[in-house]
Amino acid sequence: MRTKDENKAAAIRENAMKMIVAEGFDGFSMQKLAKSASVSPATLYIYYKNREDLLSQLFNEVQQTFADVALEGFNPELSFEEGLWIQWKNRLKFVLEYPTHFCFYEQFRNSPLVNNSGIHLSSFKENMKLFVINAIQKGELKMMEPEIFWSVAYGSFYALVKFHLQETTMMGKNFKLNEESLKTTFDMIIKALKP
Amino acid sequence: MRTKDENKAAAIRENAMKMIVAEGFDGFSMQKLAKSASVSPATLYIYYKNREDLLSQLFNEVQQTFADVALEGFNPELSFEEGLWIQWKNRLKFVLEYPTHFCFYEQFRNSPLVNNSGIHLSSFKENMKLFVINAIQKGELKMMEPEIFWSVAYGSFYALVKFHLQETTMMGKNFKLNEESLKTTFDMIIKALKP
DNA sequence: AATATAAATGAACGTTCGTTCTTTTACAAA
DNA sequence: TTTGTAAAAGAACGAACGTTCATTTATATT
Repeated sequence: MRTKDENKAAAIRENAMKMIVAEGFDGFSMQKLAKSASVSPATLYIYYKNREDLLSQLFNEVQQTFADVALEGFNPELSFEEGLWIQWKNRLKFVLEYPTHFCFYEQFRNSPLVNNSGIHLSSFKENMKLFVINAIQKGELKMMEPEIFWSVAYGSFYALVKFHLQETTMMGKNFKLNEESLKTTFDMIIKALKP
Repeated sequence: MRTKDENKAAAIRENAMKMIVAEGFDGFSMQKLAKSASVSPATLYIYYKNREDLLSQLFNEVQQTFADVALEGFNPELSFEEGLWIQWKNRLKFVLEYPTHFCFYEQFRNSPLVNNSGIHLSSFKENMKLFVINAIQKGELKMMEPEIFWSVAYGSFYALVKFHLQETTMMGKNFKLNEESLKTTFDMIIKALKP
């Protein structure tokens, strides 16, 4: 019996993401992917049931990786400020290290395709739930609805990252995202979240 | 000579946006649009040069409308808190009144297609620039880089709206976005932005 | 009422799409 | 070294794609 070639599998995943980031979902096709990954179109159907399956598997993998990276060195007993800052730094690291993965993820999240993909990340969610409850009990965090918490705690972060990835020049000045400018923003958000 | 039927034009615009919001860019095709708008495929090419032109014109129109709505009742001489709050309220009004337009806009903004579309909104940008400078001079707003300002001042807003539009149930509770929950979030952001 | 002209049509173009077929190839187990 | 089996390939399928064409229809102007 013959074994699957992991190089091929990786090439398929990598080229699929690159293509989607560069050309969007309507610029992505199985035949183009096969060609760019130096593989027969039929081979794609050994690894994936069909186009939709390919996309949703890719999304789930990236989402899982992103969630794992976000929680590196984190535990829910940390002080609120330290725990949140670790997550911001981790997420920035992921964005800088795997910009293509992140862009693919963001594009997918904003498309209707995301609804067809059953995702859970239950470990991540339970970790965060505990973290937030602890922080409120310790008086480090205002009591608020979870949606408001997520929006304030991460909305600015993602907005900032988006500026960085678009390499936008606003008002003539050039903006570079690094740990320092991230910390400046983080401190403002901490001020907002304190009781 | 025969005149263009504005009803047809509106049906094309409306159905195009609905289709993209429901099925994404790769679910959108000229033939399906023609059928859903009760129009011949050839008719689409009277109104638009091609598919790409249709999409980018649609995006520009929605973006312009959104920017106009955001500045209703606004002027750069307002106090920072009042001026920003007016914009939050205006944006919420747009989201609630034209959810399809907004979803289309957000989906487009997160796709690579946005790079091909030359947009300016110079009036909006100059208004905001003046507003921010005034606020800093009056001591109502911390000095900060423009990208950080935009991220903090609007990042939470958009994150909150996204929760609302996905009608997500987080942690068992059901979240409804209204002017009250918006104001709660706004007050936290104001705290973050104050010197 | 006649005419000119642009809107609107339906059928059709060649191309590319997602997917499947049959055949060949490579490798683990015997 | 032989054999079994799944990986991998390339050609091909019908369907759908974006777009164009020749023709018909409606209306503002004469």
